[in-house]
Amino acid sequence: MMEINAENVRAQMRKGVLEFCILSILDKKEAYASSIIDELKGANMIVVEGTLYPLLIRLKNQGALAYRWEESPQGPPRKYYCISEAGRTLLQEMKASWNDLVETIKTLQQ
Amino acid sequence: MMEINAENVRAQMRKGVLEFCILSILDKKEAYASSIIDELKGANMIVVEGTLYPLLIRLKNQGALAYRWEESPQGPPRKYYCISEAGRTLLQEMKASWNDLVETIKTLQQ
DNA sequence: ATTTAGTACTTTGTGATACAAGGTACTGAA
DNA sequence: TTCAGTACCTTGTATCACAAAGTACTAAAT
Repeated sequence: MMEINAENVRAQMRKGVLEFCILSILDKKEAYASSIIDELKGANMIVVEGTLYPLLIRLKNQGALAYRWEESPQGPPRKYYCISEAGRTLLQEMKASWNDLVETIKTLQQ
Repeated sequence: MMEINAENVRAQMRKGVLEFCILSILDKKEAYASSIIDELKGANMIVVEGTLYPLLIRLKNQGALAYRWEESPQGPPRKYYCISEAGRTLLQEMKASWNDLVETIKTLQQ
């Protein structure tokens, strides 16, 4: 069984909000996987490649994202993802759900 | 593959914060499973028995909770859980993690 | 006395998520 | 031509929450 400690607590809480974070990032500007990882890392939210790639593919397959290839100034081409209209709708739902959850937890603390 | 919709969005976000919610509830006063479910339901956070019971047992096995049996005025005896010192420590960690996550997501929105 | 309804606790099987680890492939410099 | 750096992708595993079904106790109705 999994031991409960501070690291795992953080890890568990991250689950389920990752898609929300990705869509939030792509709502501001298009980006490719490595740059998304960097932005998340900068926001103190570690995510690894093996998590992000399948997630991006999932969101793309469901129509929330689109992508285009672009040559890199150095190295292999990059797959730039951008949010779609469906993605923006989904993001709004996620924001509402997130705000609800934050309120719910605030309530439970009292 | 899982379809993404408002219901699933909420369901996914709930994952990983359930333990936090349970400990928060038990930090206020001891309670038995059905009463915890009712309190969560009242806070707009639906949880079913098959989720809660294993979770309580998990927290108990790791020393975060203790329990005692108590006769019910009607029906079978109830298993009242209460939080332990280790549980309170864990809860403080969870609160910190939660607040971090809320801040992180706030940052990503900007 | 027996059945039934209500309450409460428990277990098993399944699907989804994130991660660890390893793999493929393109580019440019040594 | 080999190597380092960058970037994308896949496979296997552990965990979590849920659905569904099961066990057991109590009290009221038959």
